[in-house]
Amino acid sequence: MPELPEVHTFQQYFNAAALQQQIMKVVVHDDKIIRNMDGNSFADKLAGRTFVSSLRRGKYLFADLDNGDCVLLHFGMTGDLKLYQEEEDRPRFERFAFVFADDNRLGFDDARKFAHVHYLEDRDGYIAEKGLGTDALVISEEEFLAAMGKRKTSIKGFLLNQSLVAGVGNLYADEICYRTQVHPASVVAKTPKRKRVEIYNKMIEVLHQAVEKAPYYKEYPENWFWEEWRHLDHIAPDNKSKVQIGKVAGRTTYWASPWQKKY
DNA sequence: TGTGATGTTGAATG
DNA sequence: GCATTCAACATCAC
Repeated sequence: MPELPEVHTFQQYFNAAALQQQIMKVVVHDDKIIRNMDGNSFADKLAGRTFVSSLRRGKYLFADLDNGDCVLLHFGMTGDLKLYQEEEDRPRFERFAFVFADDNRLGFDDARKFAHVHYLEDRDGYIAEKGLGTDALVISEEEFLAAMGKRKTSIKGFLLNQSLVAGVGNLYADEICYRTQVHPASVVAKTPKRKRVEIYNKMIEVLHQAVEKAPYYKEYPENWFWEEWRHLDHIAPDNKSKVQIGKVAGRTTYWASPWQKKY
């Protein structure tokens, strides 16, 4: 679900909905996704606080509080935010909601409960401990290539590894491989440097283009990136390579070979 | 109605 | 100890 561009959208939504709003209370229906304390403790910690800023790193969104602590929001596969007032507008799978002083509520909706929410006193410590990599929109070419190193994993496995580069998920990874004509199962160490640089450049390009359009993943715009080609009946630009489906790095993957060359 | 899902993680293996 | 793979997680939507 939400990959870097989609989390960017959530960040914008969060900023507009929650910054400078005092939290009167937090309503918790199901604290399964609150990973480092129970729902009551979470609610107690937040009552009276105000969100003052936010920081996104990869797919992780850190919401900073006026006391220096922060709330980490990770949307898992089905996470979503919704601002509302009337009970009838409450999202169906809301797990908890921040209730603000102006009576607005920001609900965290998550059907599959794969989301992760933490109350953190030390954001940088958390990032370091978890080993979260540099954000994919911030990482330099030099660092990107160094992270690739002599790895024996696949290109796709590399792109999906959040401790190496943070932010690329299953769909954008396929898009990057398609655009660079690199088979997603190519071994990193066997992929020529020229191609690695291209992968870096296309990653930045794809993510930038996506972020600009602020995608909402439950309602993508028409012709959104992969929608044009990520179908089994599509033929690649070489007029002969059919798009096929399989598993790469444990994830459902689409590619067209030999249009996308395997190294 | 059985299957698959845009993510992370911890265990197992090399 | 590190790199890598893969099942498990929980539940919905098609």
